Amino acid sequence: MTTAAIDQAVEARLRARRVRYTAARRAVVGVLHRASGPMSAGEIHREVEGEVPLSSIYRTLNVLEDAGVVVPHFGVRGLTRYELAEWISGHHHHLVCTRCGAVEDIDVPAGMEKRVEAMVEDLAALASFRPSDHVLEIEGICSACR
Amino acid sequence: MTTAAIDQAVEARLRARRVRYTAARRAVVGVLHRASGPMSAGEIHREVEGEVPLSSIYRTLNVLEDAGVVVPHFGVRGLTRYELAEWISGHHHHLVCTRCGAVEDIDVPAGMEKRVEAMVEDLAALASFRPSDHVLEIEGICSACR
DNA sequence: TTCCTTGCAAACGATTTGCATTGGA
DNA sequence: TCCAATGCAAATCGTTTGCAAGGAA
Repeated sequence: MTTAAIDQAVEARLRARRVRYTAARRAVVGVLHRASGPMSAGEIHREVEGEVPLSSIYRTLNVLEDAGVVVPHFGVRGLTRYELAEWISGHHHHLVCTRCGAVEDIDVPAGMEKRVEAMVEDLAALASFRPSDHVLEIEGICSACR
Repeated sequence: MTTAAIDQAVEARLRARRVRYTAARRAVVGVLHRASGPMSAGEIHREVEGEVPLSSIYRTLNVLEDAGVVVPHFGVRGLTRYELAEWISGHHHHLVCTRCGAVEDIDVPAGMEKRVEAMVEDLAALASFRPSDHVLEIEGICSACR
């Protein structure tokens, strides 16, 4: 999805909820779109360099989450990071550095994703659990830490 | 692993680090051993019913984590939950209720685990990442919430 | 005018830490 | 005796919220 297309889609989505797509909100979506993995409120705040106060970043993230534009990711002690929802960014998994906590997106070829889904179905069946989604994170040491 | 065997193994592990295996620490290990999924400091605190102050639970969890006896699990907003390390409890994955946040362990038959590992290797190879471990969480609505 | 949005400061909840005390080896 | 472990209260950190002011429809 191009930046313009995302902007248009997000705007429509927010309008449907009677919520404005303000400059601060555009800035947050822009930062997340440029990011290579999920980001915390603090990280986004640093990125927009004082343009938007931290509390507004938090409010923005909550608005965007309610609207289904971003989704939270948990993986580092006491930190919630956000990324664009998969209908925007596409389905993907994460590479997680166990040393520094960095999280990087990894896109999965359709064929492999089929294998993952089949796995998940089979596993959930063992516990009579009806899966709605799955999270697969691959842990290791990232290149910056090695 | 039986409770006695765990106790003995944990004691040895702590002794090697010149750390005592005290009553409070035994209590925490015991609670986690009886649990069916990861627990937060607060949840453990409730379980031991005032025996151990909350700050000691936190300190205990940190000591046990440093010693490799427990590992943290992140999956619910702002909450770190702990479970016994896999060398004690065995490798497993999680079922996560997206409504109430409950996390349940799910053991994986060896054959299936082989498929998961093969997947992870293939995926990591795409990103030239050397995987040391993986996390597979299956999301859905748990029976209590349905 | 009517709401939504923002900025700031105060409030909150989870977790950590300083310090004086207790307890094991 | 010596150092680890504990209890308590205060501090910290990420995050949320109340409230008054600003801005778009």
